[in-house]
Amino acid sequence: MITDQDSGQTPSMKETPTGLSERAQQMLRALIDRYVRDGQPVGSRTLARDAGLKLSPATIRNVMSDLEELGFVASPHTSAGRVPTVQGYRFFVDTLLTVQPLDKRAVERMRAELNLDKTPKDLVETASGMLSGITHLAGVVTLPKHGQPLFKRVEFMPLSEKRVLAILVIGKDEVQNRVLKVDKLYSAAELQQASNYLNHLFAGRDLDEVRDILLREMQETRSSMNDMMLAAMQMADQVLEKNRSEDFIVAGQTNLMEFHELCDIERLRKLFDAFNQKRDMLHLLDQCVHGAGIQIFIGEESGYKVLDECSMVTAPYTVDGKILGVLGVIGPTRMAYERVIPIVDATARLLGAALNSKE
Amino acid sequence: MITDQDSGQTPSMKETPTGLSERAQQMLRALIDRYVRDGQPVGSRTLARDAGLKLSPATIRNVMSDLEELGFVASPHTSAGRVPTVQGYRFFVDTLLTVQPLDKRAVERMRAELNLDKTPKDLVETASGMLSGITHLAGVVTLPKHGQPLFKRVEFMPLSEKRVLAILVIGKDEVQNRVLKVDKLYSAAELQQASNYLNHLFAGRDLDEVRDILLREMQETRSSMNDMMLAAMQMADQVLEKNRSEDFIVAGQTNLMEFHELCDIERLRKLFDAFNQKRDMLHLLDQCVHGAGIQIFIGEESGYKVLDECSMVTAPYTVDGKILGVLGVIGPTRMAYERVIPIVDATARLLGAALNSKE
DNA sequence: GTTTGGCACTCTACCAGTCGGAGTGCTAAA
DNA sequence: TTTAGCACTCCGACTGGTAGAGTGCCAAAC
Repeated sequence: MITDQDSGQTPSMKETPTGLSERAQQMLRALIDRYVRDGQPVGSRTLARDAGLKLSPATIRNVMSDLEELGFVASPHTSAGRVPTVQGYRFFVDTLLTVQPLDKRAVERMRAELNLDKTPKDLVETASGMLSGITHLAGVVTLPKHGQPLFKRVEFMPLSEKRVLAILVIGKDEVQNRVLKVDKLYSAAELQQASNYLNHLFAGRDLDEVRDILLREMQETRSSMNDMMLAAMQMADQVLEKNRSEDFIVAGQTNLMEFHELCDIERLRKLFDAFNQKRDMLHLLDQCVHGAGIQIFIGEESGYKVLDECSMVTAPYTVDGKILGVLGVIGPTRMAYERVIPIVDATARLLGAALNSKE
Repeated sequence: MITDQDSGQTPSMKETPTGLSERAQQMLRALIDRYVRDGQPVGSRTLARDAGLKLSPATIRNVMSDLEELGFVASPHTSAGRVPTVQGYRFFVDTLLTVQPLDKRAVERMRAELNLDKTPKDLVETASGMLSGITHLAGVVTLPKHGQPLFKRVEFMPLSEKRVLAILVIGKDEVQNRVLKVDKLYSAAELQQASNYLNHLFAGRDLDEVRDILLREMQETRSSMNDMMLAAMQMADQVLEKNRSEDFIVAGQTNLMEFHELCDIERLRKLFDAFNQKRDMLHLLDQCVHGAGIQIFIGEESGYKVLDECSMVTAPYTVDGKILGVLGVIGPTRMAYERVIPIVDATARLLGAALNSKE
C-alpha cells in the first residue's frame, strides 16, 4: 500500500482506483500523521517538510485545495492550515492505513498480566485498564455475556436454626447463592428432598422455563416446599436479570481530559455522564458486536452527539468462536489509529484466550 | 444561636464568648450565605442590603476589616469584595450554623428507596446516588466492613467429570464459591470426607488462623486432599483480601464540574484520579470513622492537596451500634453546609436502618 | 502541463493602552 | 458610633496596532 518515490515514471495524476492520485493520498496520510501528533492545523510549508515527496509548498497547496474540494480536509479559518475531516479520517482508515505490528514483548507482558488467576470480572477490569494505559485513551470492556442460561441443579444447606443456604448452579459453572430465613425448622433430609425434587424437575431446562413452571406450580399447589421454591425462583430471576442487563467497565476516563479539543467543560461533563449512565454506551457497544471484526466509529458516525468529537475503536472478544462481548477504546477523533487498532485487536484476542483458560 | 435586632440595647461591641461581636457574627453569616449562593466576592453594599441589620456600607466595611484582621475573610484583590477563608467557614460551621431540619416527606421518600429489596452493595450504591442527587455534589459511601471473619463450614459438590464446586461459608451468612478443576475423579463420598475433615478441624475458627494451619498442613503432609485444601485456602485468602481492602462507591463526580472554582482541568483531573485510585480517599474516609459523629473537613484541613478547594462532610453509619462504614459528600468549600449536614446525617441513619433490616 | 516563486490578502494571537465599574480605606462630620 | 464623601486601586472589557502564519492566484520556469 505504500507508494514510494514514483520511481521515474511521470509522477502526477496517476489515478488509483479510489479516484485520488497516489501523491494526494500520501499527502493526506502525512497530514493526518502530523495532525494526530500535535493537534494543530497543518500548513503547506510544514507538510512540504514532512511528507517524503520533494515538493514546494505551493504545489502542496494546490493538492490540498483538491483534497478540500473532496471533503477530506478543511481549514478552521482562512489562514490556518488544514485539518482532517471525518471523511478524511474515514478514507485514511479504510484504505490508507498500514497498521503497525505490536511489539512482541509488549504482547507477552499483556498476556502475562491477564493470565494471573482471576475471575472473569477481574479480567475485564484488567483488560480495560490495559487498554487505557497503553493507548492513553479511555478503555471500555463489556462484561462477558452468557447464552441462554440452563438450570443445572440446586442445593439447600442448613446453616443455623432457621437459616438455609440455597445454591443454584447454572450452565457450566456459574453459581448463585443466597441465605434464606425460613419459618420452620427443616431437617437435612427435608432439604435434600426439596432439592431432589427440583433437580429432577428442572435439570437441563432453560431458566426462563424453570421460572414459569415454578410460578405456576406455586400458585396451584401450596406445598410445604414453598419457601425453597420461592427462593429458587427469586434466584432464577436474579440470574436472568443479571444476564439481560449487560454492563461494561470503563477505565482511564480522565485521560480524555488531556486533549484540548475536548477540554470544554460542558462537553466533557456530558461525555462523562454518558459513561456513567451506560445506557447509550451499551447500545452503541451492542452494535459493535454484530458487525464482526474491528469496528471503527469516527466522530458523528456513532450517531450520539456526546461522541461528536470522539472516535471509538472496538473488537469483539470470543471464546470457542462465540462472541462474549466487546472491548475497545474511546478517544478524540484525532487518535493514532494505526497504533490503536492493533492494540485493541490484540487485547480482544488475549482476553478471549484468558477467559477460555478459565472455563 | 440566632441574635435578632439587638432589641433596644446598645448594639455593638457586645463581645460573645467567642470574642466576636454578635453583629460581626451575623455579618459573617450573611457573607457566607451570599457567597455560597453565587460564588462572587461580596462587597459592602451588597452585604448592607442582604444582612438583616440596617447599616450603611461604610459601617459594614469597618466590620469587614476586623473580620479580615481575624482571618475569617479575605479579598482576592484590592477592589474586590470579601470571600470567606477556611477559618471563616470553620467558625461558621462550628458556632454559627443552624442546620435546617429536613423535609419529612423527603426523608420518607429516601427511606422508601432504600427499603426496596436489595443487597448491601446495592444499598450502598443507592445511598451514594441519593447523596449526590440531593446535594448536587459528589456522594461517597464506603462498603460495609465486617469484623474478623470466622470460618463456618466448607462443602464440596461434584459438578461434572472433573469439576468440583467448593462452597465456603463465613460468619453469619457470607458465602464464597468457586469451581475447581481437579485431576482425578472424586466420588461424592470422598468429597464428603474432605469437607468433614476440614469442617471438623476449623469450625468456628478465625479465618487467618485457618489460612495458616492449612498452609502448614499442606507443606507437611502430601495428602490426597491437596486439591480441596488448596481451594479452601485460596478462598480464605480471597475473603481476607476482600475484607482488608475496603472499597467505596462514588456517585455524581460530574456534579463537581459545575463549580467554576474547580473548573481548571488540571485540578479536576487530579481530583477524579484521586477518586479512581481510591487509596488516598480511603485513608481519608478511614479517619472519619474514628472521629464518631459528623465530621467536616474544610479546604486544606483534609491534608490532601487534591482536596484543597474542597470540603467533605461525612457521617459513619451503624448497625446495632457498630460502625460499619462512612458516607458523605465532597464538594467545593463553598457549599451550603447547613443544608448538606442534615442530609448526610439522615442518609447515614437510613442506610444503617436499611442494612439492619437485611441482617 | 506541471511545478514553482512571488505577492497580495486574511485571519489569529499578542501586546499595550484606555476607560468604566466596583469596591476599598480613610477622614471628617453628624 | 455611625455615616457620607472622596481618593485610590484593581479588574475586565474594549480598542487599535503589529507580527506571524498560511492561503490563493498568477505568471514564469522547467
